[in-house]
Formats: sequence, structure tokens, C-alpha cells
Amino acid sequence: MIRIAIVDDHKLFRKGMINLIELVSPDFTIVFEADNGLELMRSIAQCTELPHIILMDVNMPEMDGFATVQWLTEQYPDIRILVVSMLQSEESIIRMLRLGVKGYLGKDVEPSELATAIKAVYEKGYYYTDTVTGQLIHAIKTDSMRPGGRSHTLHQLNERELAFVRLACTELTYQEIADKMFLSPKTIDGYRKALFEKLQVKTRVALALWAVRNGVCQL
Amino acid sequence: MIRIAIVDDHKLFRKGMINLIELVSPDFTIVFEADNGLELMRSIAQCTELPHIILMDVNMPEMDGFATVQWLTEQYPDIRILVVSMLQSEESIIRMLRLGVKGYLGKDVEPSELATAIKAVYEKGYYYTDTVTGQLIHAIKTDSMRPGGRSHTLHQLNERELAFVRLACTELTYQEIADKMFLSPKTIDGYRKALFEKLQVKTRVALALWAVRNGVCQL
DNA sequence: TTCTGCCACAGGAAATTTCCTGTATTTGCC
DNA sequence: GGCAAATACAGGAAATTTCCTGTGGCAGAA
Repeated sequence: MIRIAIVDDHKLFRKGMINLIELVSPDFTIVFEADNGLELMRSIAQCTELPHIILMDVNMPEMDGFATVQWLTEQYPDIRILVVSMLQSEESIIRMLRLGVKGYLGKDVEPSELATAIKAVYEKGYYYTDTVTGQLIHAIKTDSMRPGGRSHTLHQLNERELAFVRLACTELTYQEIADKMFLSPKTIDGYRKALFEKLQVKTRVALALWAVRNGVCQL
Repeated sequence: MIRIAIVDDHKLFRKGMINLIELVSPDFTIVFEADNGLELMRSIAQCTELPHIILMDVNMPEMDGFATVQWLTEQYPDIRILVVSMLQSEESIIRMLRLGVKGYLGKDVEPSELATAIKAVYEKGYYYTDTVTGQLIHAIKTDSMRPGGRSHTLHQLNERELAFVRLACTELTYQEIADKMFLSPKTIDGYRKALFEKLQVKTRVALALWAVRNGVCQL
């Protein structure tokens, strides 16, 4: 019996998944469901039988997929996480893989593939689709192709940079962002420059759209 | 027997909905499903028994919910449309209501509410949640409060404006956008100014984020 | 210790965005 | 015909963004 938990903020999707999963195979059982990371923390604490696998969304209010996965891998390293998200950007795939998830599926896959993935993660410990593998290869390729060593696609932003990006997705001017972050406008300009280069964008608009696409700032 | 069709680009969600719906009541039957508007057009053409109700997503590739609803209300005015979307912005709700949909639900509702909504749309012809009604009231209020007559929240953008917004969500400069649209940069500046005022934004970044939130440009 | 990378910061300047006011044309309408 | 509304366009200017090069501190590695 494979015990499964689901974390997704769309109740309709969650309920649909639950009976899809229990229908597709009698080996699967849902032990709990959660609206977001915070609720997962509560549910898992009072859970007598821990799930083997957690199906995890990325975009969620309160506590998103990235933060939740990070917390889970620290607190419950034995639970295997399979991401099921509509975000299909290389960025978030790579970021999740770095955090140690065992698979990454789009919400547009066949139910049968979901079942295959769950079984594979349970038995082999991982399940990577061609898309994920492809993105990974591509990321590594583009990376190794620039001998400068500076990572091109596998960038992880630090806390300051994330804070800056989130503020850049507002109507604030750089001057105002500087005030909010207690930094000089010139330092902010440095962050901007560094991020433009990392993410290969040329304007603040493109930076903001990147942030949305990659779940860095909420919808 | 209430015949239902589902249009949503996330297969997992769709399949989940299908058995959720058939499970929740024996009166419901799914006549077909589609990935997006284009596929709906094909499916509905070769459909012997038209659906009474179509469950419609907003964000979709190829042909989105707005375009699809518009086409449907022209070609099949008798089919009632119930939007089921994760986009909860006042903007898209109002836009859909204007196009004549019979209800607007979030993807975070209870399955039982979905059933209630379907029944209500079939029997009464509509189903509006408190959220929708609330947004509507708010929209009308803010609207009537500005005697200038210029609509504040119930704005509908015309084709040119939509084209401009979509181009504004790129790295192109206004000069380049002007070239693409075969207009003077000064005219483009006029569109910009008009939209900033309509949408109550002060920067291009905010305009771009509005476009994303309201399904005007694809993720 | 010296080197290297990273962070905070500056001066200066070009490019772009944003804002203001104002004109000519067309279109539909009473 | 006159009038309002929508559209395309201009000059001019201030504010912001973007890009360049360069400095100094500081922490960790060789």
C-alpha cells in the first residue's frame, strides 16, 4: 500500500486527483491533503502513518512549493516528493531538482502517467520525464559551454536578490526600492545589473515577467 | 440527464473533474472534453447531442477562454457556460460576465458547490457566488461614483489596445512597438497614457503584471 | 599574506519612459 | 451643419531606467 499526500491550493483539483488516484490503482491510498505548506506542517505533525510520497504544487498562497519542499527535506528526508505543477519553466524545474524532489510533472499529463510516476518514485526512488531530463541536459550544456564558470541557467538567487526582484514587480522606482531595502540606489543598480545578466533580460518588464513565470512573486 | 462538456488545458484536472462530476450525481454526463478553444470547435461540430453546459477555463494556449466564450455565444447561444478558473481578478470576472457566461467559479471551491452551480445553471439559467456578486457590486459602485462617466473597472480594451498591451509585455521599447504596429511613437504614447489611466497604473511593469493577471497575455 | 570573489557604493551619461499640452482628421449622430 | 468621441500625431521636458567604469571593505582560500 503506497501512502500519498496531496498539497495544492485548488480544492477542485485536489479532490479530483484524490479519486483519480484511488481509482487508478487499489495500491494507492491518500493519507491527507493540504491547501498549502503551512497546512501541510500541521497535518503531517498529527499524522500517525506518514505518507511515502507527497504530490506537491508550486504556486500556493501562504507558503509555496519551494519553501515547503525545503522544509520537508529537512524535517522528513525520507518522504519522497513528486512535483505536479503547471509551471513548466526550466527555472522552477531546476530549482526543485536542486531541492531534491524525485520527479516533476506538468498538470497536463495523462492520469496513467501520474500513476506510473508514483509507482516509479515509490519503487525506484525517482521518475524523470523526457521534458525534465531534456531541460536538465540543456541546462548543463549551456552551463558547461561557458568556461567563465558563471552559471547561466542554474542560477539560484540569494535572499537579497529575491527581495529585490519582488520589489521590482511593483510600481516602486529603484530609488524607492533602495529606501525600502536600506541600501543605496547605486547598490540596487548593481543587483539589477547582475540579475539582468544572470537571467538574460534587458528590461525591468522582462525581469518582472520572469519572476511571475518562476513563482518568485505571487500572481 | 444534464449533458456537460469540459474545456481545460490541464489534462489531469480535466480527468479529475470528469469523474468527480459523474460521481457526485448520476444526472450528470460528460459528452466531450477539449484542450482549448480550437479543439472545442472541432469537437462540438461532430457532436450529435450538444452539451447543455460547458465548463470553461480561462487561461489556455491556442485559443483562450475569452475568445472561446465569444465564439460560443455567437454560434451556440443556447449552450450555457460556467467558467471554472483560477484567475479571480475582478477584471476577468467582469469581462466574462459581459460575454454572457452564466457563472464564474474559482478552482478552489468544494466539489459540492460545483454540483450546485451546474444544477443551478441548468435549472435557473445562472449561478453567481457571493464573490462574483460582490465584485460586481463593487465594480458598479466604483463606477457610479465617478460622475465623469468614464468607466473605471468595467473597461474593455479594443483590439489595438490589446495588441499594444501584449507588445508592452516584452523587451521591446515603445519605439520598436510603434514600428511593429505601423504607428508613430507618439500614438503609442497615447495608448500608454490611456491605458495607465483606465487601469490605474503608473508604470509599464504594473501594466504588464495587470495583463498577466487578466489573461491578456500568456504566461 | 596575497589573491579572489562578493557586496556596497559613486560619478557620469545615454536611452527610455512618463507626463503635459495641443492640433488635424474622421466618424457617427441629432 | 454642428458637436462629441475616437484616432493619429507633435513638441518639449522631467523622471527613471539602463549602462559604463571604478573604488574600498571584508571574508575565505591558497
